[in-house]
Amino acid sequence: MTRAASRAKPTRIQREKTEAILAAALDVFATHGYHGATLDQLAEAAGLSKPNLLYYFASKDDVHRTLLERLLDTWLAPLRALDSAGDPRAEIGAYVRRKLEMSRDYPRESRLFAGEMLSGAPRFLDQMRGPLRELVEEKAAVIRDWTAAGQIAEVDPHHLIFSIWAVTQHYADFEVQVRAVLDTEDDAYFEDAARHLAGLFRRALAP
Amino acid sequence: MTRAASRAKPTRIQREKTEAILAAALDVFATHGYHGATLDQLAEAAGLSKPNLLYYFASKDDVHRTLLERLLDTWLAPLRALDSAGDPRAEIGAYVRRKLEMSRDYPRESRLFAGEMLSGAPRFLDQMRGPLRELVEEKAAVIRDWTAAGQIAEVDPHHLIFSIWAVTQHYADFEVQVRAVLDTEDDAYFEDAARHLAGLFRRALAP
DNA sequence: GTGTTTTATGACCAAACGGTCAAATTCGGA
DNA sequence: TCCGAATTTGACCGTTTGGTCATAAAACAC
Repeated sequence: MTRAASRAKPTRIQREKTEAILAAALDVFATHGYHGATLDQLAEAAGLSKPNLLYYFASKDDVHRTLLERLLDTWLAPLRALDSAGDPRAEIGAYVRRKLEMSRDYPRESRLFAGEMLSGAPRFLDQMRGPLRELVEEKAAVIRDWTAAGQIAEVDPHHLIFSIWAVTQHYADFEVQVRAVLDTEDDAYFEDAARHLAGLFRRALAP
Repeated sequence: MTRAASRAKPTRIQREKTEAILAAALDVFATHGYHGATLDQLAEAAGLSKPNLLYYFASKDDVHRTLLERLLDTWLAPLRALDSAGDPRAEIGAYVRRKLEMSRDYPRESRLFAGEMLSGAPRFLDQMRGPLRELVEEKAAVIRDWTAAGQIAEVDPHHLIFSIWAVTQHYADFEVQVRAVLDTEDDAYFEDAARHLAGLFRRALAP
């Protein structure tokens, strides 16, 4: 196998082109979905010919899988940063804010994940039952301790996390709906959303 | 054109087969998305041959479009039922409950819409800028009156509606993630979710 | 500069896809 | 029971798609 991906030491060109392909693929997959995206689209968006793209990745699926793997860490970073030593309501407020900022700054990543979830996450289930589940368990325990100590209202930790995910990701995944309803084209509504969500969770979590 | 869809009075067979096709299409489109679904899949799921399916619908797109049109009313019914004459917190609580029940009972419909949103809702934008937007404006005004009267906490009406949509639809659209994190296979978590969301919005909306 | 490895491409292929069509079958009313 | 309309189907078609391959061009090490 002379495939680039299998080399021990990637060359400069390999690194550059691989990145270009993944960057383009994020765009294409996020807007058209896995099946809606074609190799020709991916190649053109990356500025390569189709066979050239397939020189760097074994298949369309390979590009998609690589993209998802790289994204998981970034995507979970905000939750990872939830600090058990900090002030509970401030920590949760900060988490909501960070997560909302990700929806604003990385909507394509959000949509890529959402698309995966919608289709049952066939090429992604392992990661979810493994690392994701462990991280959630860890942070759910932190939240449970906070409620037990009476520092925040009594909430189901798992479902609180789901609620935070849902309300923040909504602004990326359902962007067209938000824009249609608010009848806007700029990003100003993110500030309103931030204020709304801050107030919502602050009141809901008051002990 | 001898196409069935153009007849003035549909026969019994036309009604039955059309329904069977749409029922099957809901299943297939919801799990595979528009591009991921094939005519052969649709036909087999409906128990028909491919040409036979195309006798009832002009194209794959025609099936998809019809499905979406039929769904919109059902989907907005819970919000429509929000009664300006009722008790504010009870009304909103009931709305959250109804919406969550829809996620439990009609997850495929939810995913179908979500898929449409993710891809930018190309074949759906008009409906969103029209009827949907009007309905939201109407109900947002109701919520605004409630806050003005001091009956609920001060909230941005639009973003409150977004939050309710987000947290309830999450349980349908991201079902695999919820199941993976909770490590469950039955639907029992819907009751926990209902309790959690009831408490969350009750506390958040307390005047 | 030369030789070797890496990178790029045009031509091509088999399979899958959306859709058509003529002919066969079934249905329903008189 | 008969007849015309409605329904169903197998065979077929052009296009698109994911992917291959031999060959050419560029990069690189010496």
